[in-house]
Amino acid sequence: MDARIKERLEAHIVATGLRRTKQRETIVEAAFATDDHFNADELLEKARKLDRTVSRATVYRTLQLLVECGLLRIVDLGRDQTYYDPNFLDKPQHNHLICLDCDRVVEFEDEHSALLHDCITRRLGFQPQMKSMRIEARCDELANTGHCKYKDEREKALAR
Amino acid sequence: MDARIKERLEAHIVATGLRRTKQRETIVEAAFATDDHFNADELLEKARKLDRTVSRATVYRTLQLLVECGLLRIVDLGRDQTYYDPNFLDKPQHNHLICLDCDRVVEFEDEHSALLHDCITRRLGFQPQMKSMRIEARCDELANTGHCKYKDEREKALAR
DNA sequence: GTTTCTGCAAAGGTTTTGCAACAAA
DNA sequence: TTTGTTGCAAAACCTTTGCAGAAAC
Repeated sequence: MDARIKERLEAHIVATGLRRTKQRETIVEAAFATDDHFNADELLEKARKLDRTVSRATVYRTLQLLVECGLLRIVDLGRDQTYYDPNFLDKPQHNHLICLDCDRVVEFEDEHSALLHDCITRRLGFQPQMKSMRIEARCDELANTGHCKYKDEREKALAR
Repeated sequence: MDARIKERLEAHIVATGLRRTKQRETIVEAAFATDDHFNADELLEKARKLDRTVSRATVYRTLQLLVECGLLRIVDLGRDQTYYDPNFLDKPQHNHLICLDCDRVVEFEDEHSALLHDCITRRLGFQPQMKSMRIEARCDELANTGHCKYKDEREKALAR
């Protein structure tokens, strides 16, 4: 886990007079263990593998905290639940492409989009604060070969 | 209400063997009466002004139908509820800017963004299907004058 | 010792669903 | 007559919250 995460969280804890608790630490550990997106339920499961006693309520409360201090961002994957993205520290400007065939989420950065967003926003009479782009698409692999390894994997997983 | 709406809905009804009902017609009427975005609850209220007997369940069922046939699109306004956008027939490529000061939603179209989206998508090995851009921003009006008429209006409405 | 935090269970809010009566074809 | 549709109420689902005991400071 990136040291900057602990630093920023620590700064937030000091600044707002919070306390350091084992449960919070465990949940943060679980959230940033991989760069996968997750929802509350998945995070609870991950955290419970590290400490079986972590509760759902604390997961929700910690999620709020992490969003507040900018370590997590809510990301719209077009699903019913709220998903969280732990990768904005590394890639503060990234966006998401979602494959309609296999639900795969591809993160991408693009140097032009920031400028475009900025121009549009200012032309409309606003100061930009946050921008996001979401692309839904179908993968060439599936179109060309009739198979997509991610789709195959997903179907195997569903069949279980 | 645009004639194309009825046409497309009619085509969908014929194609899938659905039936024409008064309630559905009322709900569609209410949904496309203005170009405002709305959530399920607001649509129910609008529809009930036309016909008091419309039920919440039918509103939800009709919303699904309209999204399926492409007449409505779910739009992420960063709120907790699902909001629907009735304006994609007129402006199939539009996007949203959300003002953080007053919650105002500004729709905009941009000729460059379509090309940019396309390039990015293809470079990643996908065929684009749907793209959206969301911008959160603060309005110049408020920054410059200390007042934003939309914010003022909103605060008056909340104070009631 | 004081204040915050936790887990639990209950509540809150939105959306979906089962069902019997009803309406369209 | 057949099949889809409706309204109602209940259920399902995710998320938040009140509270008493536990833990941090």
